[in-house]
Amino acid sequence: MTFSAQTFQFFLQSLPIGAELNSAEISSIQSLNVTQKYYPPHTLLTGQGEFEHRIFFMNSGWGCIYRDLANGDRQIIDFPLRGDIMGMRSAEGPNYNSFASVADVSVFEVPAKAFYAMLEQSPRLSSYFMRVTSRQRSIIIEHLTNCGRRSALARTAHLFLEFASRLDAFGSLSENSYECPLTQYELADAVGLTPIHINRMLRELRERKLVSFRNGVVKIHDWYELAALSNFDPDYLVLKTLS
Amino acid sequence: MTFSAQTFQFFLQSLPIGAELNSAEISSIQSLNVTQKYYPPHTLLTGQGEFEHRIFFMNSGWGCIYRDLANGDRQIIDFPLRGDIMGMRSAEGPNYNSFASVADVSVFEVPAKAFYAMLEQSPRLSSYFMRVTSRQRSIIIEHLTNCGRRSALARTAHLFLEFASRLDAFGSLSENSYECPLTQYELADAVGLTPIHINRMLRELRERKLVSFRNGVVKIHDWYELAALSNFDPDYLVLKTLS
DNA sequence: CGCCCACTTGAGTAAGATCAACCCGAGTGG
DNA sequence: CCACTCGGGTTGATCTTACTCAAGTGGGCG
Repeated sequence: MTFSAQTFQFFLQSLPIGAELNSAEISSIQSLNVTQKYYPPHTLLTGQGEFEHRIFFMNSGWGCIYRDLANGDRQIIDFPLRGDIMGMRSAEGPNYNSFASVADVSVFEVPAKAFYAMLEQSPRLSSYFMRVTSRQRSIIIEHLTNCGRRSALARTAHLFLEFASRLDAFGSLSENSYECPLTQYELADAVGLTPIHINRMLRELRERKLVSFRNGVVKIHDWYELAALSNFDPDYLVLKTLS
Repeated sequence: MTFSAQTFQFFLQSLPIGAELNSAEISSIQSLNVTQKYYPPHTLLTGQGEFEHRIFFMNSGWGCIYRDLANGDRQIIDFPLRGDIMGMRSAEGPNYNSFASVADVSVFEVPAKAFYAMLEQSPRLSSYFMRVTSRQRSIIIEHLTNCGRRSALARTAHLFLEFASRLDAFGSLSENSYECPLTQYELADAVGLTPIHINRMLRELRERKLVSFRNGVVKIHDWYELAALSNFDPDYLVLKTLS
């Protein structure tokens, strides 16, 4: 049993995953070849087109999955947070999008093959990871809806509410406030706007006393109004603990 | 062995899935509780919030997965075509989006539980279905990039090229032309524009001799120019046959 | 000190939405 | 058989949202 495997098991048992593991599951997790890694801000963990296949478990920090376009633009697909599982793509084939750190990131890395082998052993783990995959799909769908059918102001508000809900699932929201290391450029690439316009939307949200985002901290002043403005319904984010 | 199971097996063996099945796989497919169903245009197969859980295999026709918004707008997530597998969501929990037919649709339906049980039996089937899921993720991501970071003209062009590539995988593209039963309203809801603007983009694409879309048939006149204009790279659509 | 990066603000512009007609072909009911 | 409707498509005029360009600010850091 390695130290990494031990902290990995503890990670699985804590929020937001909250796994209640039986002894068979514990032993198969303990025998997994896990390594805990730390990445500084703005480091590429896997790039578009790469073949090497690891599974990442976000332990802490903010990640960023995105797609680079030929003209230099990019589209951010999602910002993985604690508990999110990255890299569950098809067994073969190159990676379709890039995964980087935004702020300091701590992850657990597992070779894909070993991970899939473990899933085959435990139907409970396997069904949990299917739920995770399905939730990630819902998140991407919500981002698509955001870009396609909501105004700039609503999009921005929606994103801040999504972060709040997700962070709340593991206790990183306190008094409707949370730390957010994103720049306005990153927000812009996530919701399909220019950074300049994001800036104006932030100002409006601040002046209307709905949310403020300054010095890396977001404070939600009026959750109800924000949810109404942005059509936010947190249903797509629910993910029951592994129990 | 039911008649439906027989035609279902034949469906799996034909393009685009092209499965080469061994006898164990054939017998587990044959014992599956499959029903073949036909739906007229604009019929809801499963709605947002429903709990009943079936897996759908698109046999022919055009489907439509979408999300309804409170204000009456909607965002179309994808148009499933032959070979696409729908409903692979988390084992529990309500359906997060709606699935309807656009034109006449023929599908195979399997109860989710039985289907997952079958996957546990065959690692080859299971890895194939993971690839399918992963490709669907890529498609949604591409739609998100489309909405977030491409112009109206590029979005429209991109969608037509995507259809062409997908249809080509099972021989429904001939001489760069294919049948497309979508209305301009549906195109608009897919790419996040108004139907009026879609109409103008269609006119421009037609006048520039790039694509035409009239009377339910799309004809691609200049694939190369279109791909350049819309930044289209078909990599995200590749899905190896099950062999 | 000076540079760089993120953020901020203003002015002008362009892309796409909105509003309002109108056409046309397929039903449909008198 | 004709009038009517209805759904899809087409076009023009106008308006709004968000982009572009440009010029700041201010903090952090070598």
